[in-house]
Amino acid sequence: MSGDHTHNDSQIESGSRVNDSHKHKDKHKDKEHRHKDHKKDKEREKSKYSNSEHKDSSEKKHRVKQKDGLDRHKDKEKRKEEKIRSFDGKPKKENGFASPPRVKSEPDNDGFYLSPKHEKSLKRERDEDDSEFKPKKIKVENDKKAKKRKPDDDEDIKPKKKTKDKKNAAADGKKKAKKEPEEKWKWWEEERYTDGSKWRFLEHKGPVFAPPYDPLPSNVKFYYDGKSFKLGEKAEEVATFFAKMLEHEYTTKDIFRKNFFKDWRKEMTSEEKGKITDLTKCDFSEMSEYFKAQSEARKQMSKEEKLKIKEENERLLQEYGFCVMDNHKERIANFRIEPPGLFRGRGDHPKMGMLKRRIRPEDIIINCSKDSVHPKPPPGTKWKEVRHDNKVTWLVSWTENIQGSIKYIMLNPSSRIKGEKDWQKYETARRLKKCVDRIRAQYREDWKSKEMRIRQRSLALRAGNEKEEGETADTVGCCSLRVEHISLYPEKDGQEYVVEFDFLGKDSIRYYNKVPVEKRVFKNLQLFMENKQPEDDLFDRLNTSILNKHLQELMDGLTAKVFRTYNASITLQQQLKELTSPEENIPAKILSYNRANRAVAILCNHQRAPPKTFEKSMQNLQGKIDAKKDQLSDAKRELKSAKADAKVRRDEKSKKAVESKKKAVQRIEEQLMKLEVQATDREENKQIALGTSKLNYLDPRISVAWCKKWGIPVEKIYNKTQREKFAWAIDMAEEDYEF
DNA sequence: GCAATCACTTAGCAAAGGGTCC
DNA sequence: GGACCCTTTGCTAAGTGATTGC
Repeated sequence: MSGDHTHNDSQIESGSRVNDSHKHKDKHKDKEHRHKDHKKDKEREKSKYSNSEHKDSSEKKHRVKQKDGLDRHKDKEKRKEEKIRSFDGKPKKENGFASPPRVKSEPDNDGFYLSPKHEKSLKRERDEDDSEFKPKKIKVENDKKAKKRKPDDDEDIKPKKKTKDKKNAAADGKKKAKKEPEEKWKWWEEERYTDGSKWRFLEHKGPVFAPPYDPLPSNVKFYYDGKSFKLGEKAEEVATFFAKMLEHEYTTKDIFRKNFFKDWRKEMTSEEKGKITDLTKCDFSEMSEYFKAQSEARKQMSKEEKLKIKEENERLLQEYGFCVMDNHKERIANFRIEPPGLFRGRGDHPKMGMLKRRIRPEDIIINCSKDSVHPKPPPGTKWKEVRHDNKVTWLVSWTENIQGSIKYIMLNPSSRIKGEKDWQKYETARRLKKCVDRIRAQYREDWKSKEMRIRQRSLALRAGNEKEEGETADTVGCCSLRVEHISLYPEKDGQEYVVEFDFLGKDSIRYYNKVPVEKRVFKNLQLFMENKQPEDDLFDRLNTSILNKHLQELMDGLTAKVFRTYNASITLQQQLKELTSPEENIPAKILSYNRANRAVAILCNHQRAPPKTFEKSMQNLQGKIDAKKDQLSDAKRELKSAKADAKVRRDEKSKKAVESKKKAVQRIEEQLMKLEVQATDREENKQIALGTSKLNYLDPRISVAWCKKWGIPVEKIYNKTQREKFAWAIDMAEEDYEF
């Protein structure tokens, strides 16, 4: 959790107080009532999606508008104007999507930024051919207009194989060129849609369904009360789900077992139901052994068999893993439908163990262009619906039976549609950077407000939506924080006004922290806790909707989430500046990078369970370090004797020997240093997950700029997938990029 | 005005992949 | 070439926030 309590200035007496404890009681009653109603609603089957006709006609209108060049022209003019305004002397580097133009930089005007809509219009026009809806053919990626990169950008950077210019291609030889004939499409150099539509043309093959149930061989038996019992196919399938999880802690939990048993019985025939009445009498061990043996056999497969499977997967990927969106072939993130199984909620989830049912074509809604070749349902089946909604990005959706929520098939993070959104997210966070001081000053003022509502929102800058009791695990965010989650200490560990937080956040990850705050914040919290029970909401006058509405007023596009992105990115940038020493070698610099990344992960509370093999792997590494140390002392000894030898002999040969021994020592020292750095890094990373912040919160341009500045190959920071996701940043960020 | 719904992002875990070492 | 171990990828749950509709 990244709150926004980074100040420590003067303490001001808290103002008058409004007693409104009765009101929050009302709120609670209300909650209960809502909860019941909602449950009923959920049980009703919804048939909302059938009015596609209406959508079609509105789409037609929309298209007509699109084809009209007028609007586009107006946009272009506006953009030109804005571009000129934004060039207040400083050239903007981020390909025209630089810091949104400010009216003026005085603090007073800080909130005065252009809306996201305006932001979009800052971009250049899309290619003419993009305004056509039919894909004439899949574009052979060959971006002639793409600006030429500086040669030094390209060195050492593998993904550039895809984007490399002809000169490089020639130098690299023809083999590779043959392998990767396509150039990567630089969508970030093209115009974005400004009308809220996400695409003009979308064609795909639909989802891949889970394979049908393959019954157990007759020798693998299920036992009830010590006797073998032949289950029917339906009950057997569900039993195998449990058997596969037998090793897992889940199956020992009461709720899990209870939920599983209840749902399992629903799948039984009346005979089975009559017989199987007690889960403790069920013996799944033979099934479990069978699956273990199967997975072992899979590992032992011959190369050829493995290759065959790999090829089959590749074929599926090629057929179903891509779609055509607006003339471009784009990778789909999850083209497989989630297979049936037992629901594994996180934390103390009340629904864990419930049966996640098999999804059939009749459950599937397809979204694609009207004029595309529609995906075909498996023979003898029908889709639930085929719609043509270009205001959304998903290709396939279905409703899941555990929570009744909708699941989607969407595009890969490397796609244009995801990349644009990601880029925009960081631009919003950068806008916040420019007015964060003003916003902070304002909410500090709000702490004095007479209105409880205003005081509360001023304290809470992180979201935390309401959740339904009994539907999910009990986790909270800022707005849903309860009295029991904080403790106030006028003095603790030598510090004044300490707030101790202890609660379960997203994914039931514990957040525990002691934060010294200003007196006024402290007093306010005391006030909010007055006359409340531990289970009452701390911020009873606040919810995410009120909070975000308020934030919107402070800055266009500002939501609680933006603070998280901003805090994370700004921290990375600061930490990198602080931690990177110019004289360090590359491994040491990378350690500094990881430490900066780690600071962010800690800030965002991105924890992980220490890997099971952690201790062992540390031991191994230590062993390597010890061996390297021995090797080093040997090498040093050898060098010493070589030097002595050279002193006596004074010939070329022995001089050379000294040189080569020197080099050996150097090499070993470097290797040792690398290992030691690795050990430090690993140790420090034991319980911290870097990936989440790297992937979701850190403006990649900061990292790319840092790499360029210090001559670090970008592959040392981002792996292949990450480079694909951040291709836009890798292409556009220069070494002097400032978040 | 507000709950419900929908769309989309963020999250950690576990299996798979693949490099290294013997 | 097989075991081992780290990294990557896939999976899907769990959030946020905007929109819808009563």
